[in-house]
Amino acid sequence: MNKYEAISAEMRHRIKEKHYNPDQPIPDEKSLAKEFECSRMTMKRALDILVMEGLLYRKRGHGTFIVQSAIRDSRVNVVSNEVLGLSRLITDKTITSKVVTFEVQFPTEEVAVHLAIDTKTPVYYLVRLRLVEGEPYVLEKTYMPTNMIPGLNDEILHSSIYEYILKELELTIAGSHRKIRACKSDELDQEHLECKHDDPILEVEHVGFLNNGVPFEYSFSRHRYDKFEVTTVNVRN
Amino acid sequence: MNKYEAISAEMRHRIKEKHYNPDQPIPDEKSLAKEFECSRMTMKRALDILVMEGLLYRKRGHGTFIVQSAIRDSRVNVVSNEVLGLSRLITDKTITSKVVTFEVQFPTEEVAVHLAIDTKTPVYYLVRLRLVEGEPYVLEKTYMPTNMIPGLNDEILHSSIYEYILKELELTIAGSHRKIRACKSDELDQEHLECKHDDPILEVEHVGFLNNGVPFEYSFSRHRYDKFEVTTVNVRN
DNA sequence: TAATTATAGATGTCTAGACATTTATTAAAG
DNA sequence: CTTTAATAAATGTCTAGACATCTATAATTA
Repeated sequence: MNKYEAISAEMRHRIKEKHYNPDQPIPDEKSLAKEFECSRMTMKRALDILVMEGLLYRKRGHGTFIVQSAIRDSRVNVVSNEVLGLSRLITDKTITSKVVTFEVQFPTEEVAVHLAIDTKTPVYYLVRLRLVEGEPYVLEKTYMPTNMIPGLNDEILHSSIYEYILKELELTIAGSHRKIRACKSDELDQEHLECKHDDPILEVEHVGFLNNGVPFEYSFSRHRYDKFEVTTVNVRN
Repeated sequence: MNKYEAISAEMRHRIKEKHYNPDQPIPDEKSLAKEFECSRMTMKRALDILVMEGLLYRKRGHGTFIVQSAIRDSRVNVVSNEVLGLSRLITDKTITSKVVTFEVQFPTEEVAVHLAIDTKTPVYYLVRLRLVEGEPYVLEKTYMPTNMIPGLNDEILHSSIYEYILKELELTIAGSHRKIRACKSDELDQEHLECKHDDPILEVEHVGFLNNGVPFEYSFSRHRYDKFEVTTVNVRN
């Protein structure tokens, strides 16, 4: 772990454990840099992360402060600035998967474009229903080039594909693009998500990239509207 | 404008205008730093911005590359990592506003908590319908403490509140938190957005902060599901 | 007393360079 | 010819410090 990440983690812990008085600025960058035995640049970079997370804010010429609501509010918050899969986002509840469809096919033009392949490169087409504590939660339709993710099998599909990609294939995920929209439910949604035909759906279109810039996953997650929301935190510098 | 912002803007321009061969890495950081007469750190910071925007990606030990799809796709893309109001996001179309409600009231507990005030501090309650090229687009319900945004009048409501805050009050907006969800339409939506009663709504709950960390705006934007989507770009470092 | 002006202290930007880590290529060894 | 090892080149991290900019406070002046 890098120095700035380690310092960031320690500071996050201190703030959440109310080590610092929430009404006062936290110690200035120079003092903290001295305490952590690093340069001020590195200290700033560590604090940058916490500012991004919405835990701190800065007043130029004055100091760095704790965002009160961030420590008051202890709800689980799924921040969209996350690249991980569902089973990493929710760790305190039981997540199960039901594989609805698992086949290999040639991609449509749309899918091929998003995966930066041609329509002759076969892809996995995968539909999974994810359940949290046995309750249907989200229906995921995923397209992945077969040559990039070899050895996908039934057992993996029932747990976490992301774990498999990271640990077994040792690929690193570089980032993702998401589009979030509301839409009407179709028959597949109604059947698996157990929703009524006039229930809306929160759809997240998602392209995942490896750190070589190549897209490896194109998916549509269709969420029950009463069980999911996306949070984004935006900070100007 | 800061040096890294200026360099970033120039590089963005070059990339979009295909100044660099898309199949090759762009020049290395050291060379670019020399060309722009800055340090490598500043050059890196400038490129960081473009990586965040999804325009570039990096391969450690190899180079920095252009994301092909980013220059191919010329669609207007509303990235959620934006703090600005609607009238700054869409500049090539005519945006009009219809003020549905404009009154001063005492906030509910929920509104007070989000604005970090007590329930005895009066707030503006404002409902505006925003139309793009005359078509109803989004219904915005906004709460703002009256003491923070003095002098709000009918004329401002018909144009852009953000313009007023930035230019007249000379406040700087530091950031925002958003929650995005799907929900059913209510009668107010149906009346103003001209949608059917089973049309879903994309709701964005939004808290805007000034750079002193104080929230100044708490709003709910209810979008027609067929006219709006939110994009987020996430990059691991 | 009120308004203005210095001043201290905090964050923001920028530099020049050292060293670490990763990757592709080249050279050497088998 | 294939495998392994060295090398060059690129990005990533980190430093120590200079200077810029902003804020609140204190000192000064009208």
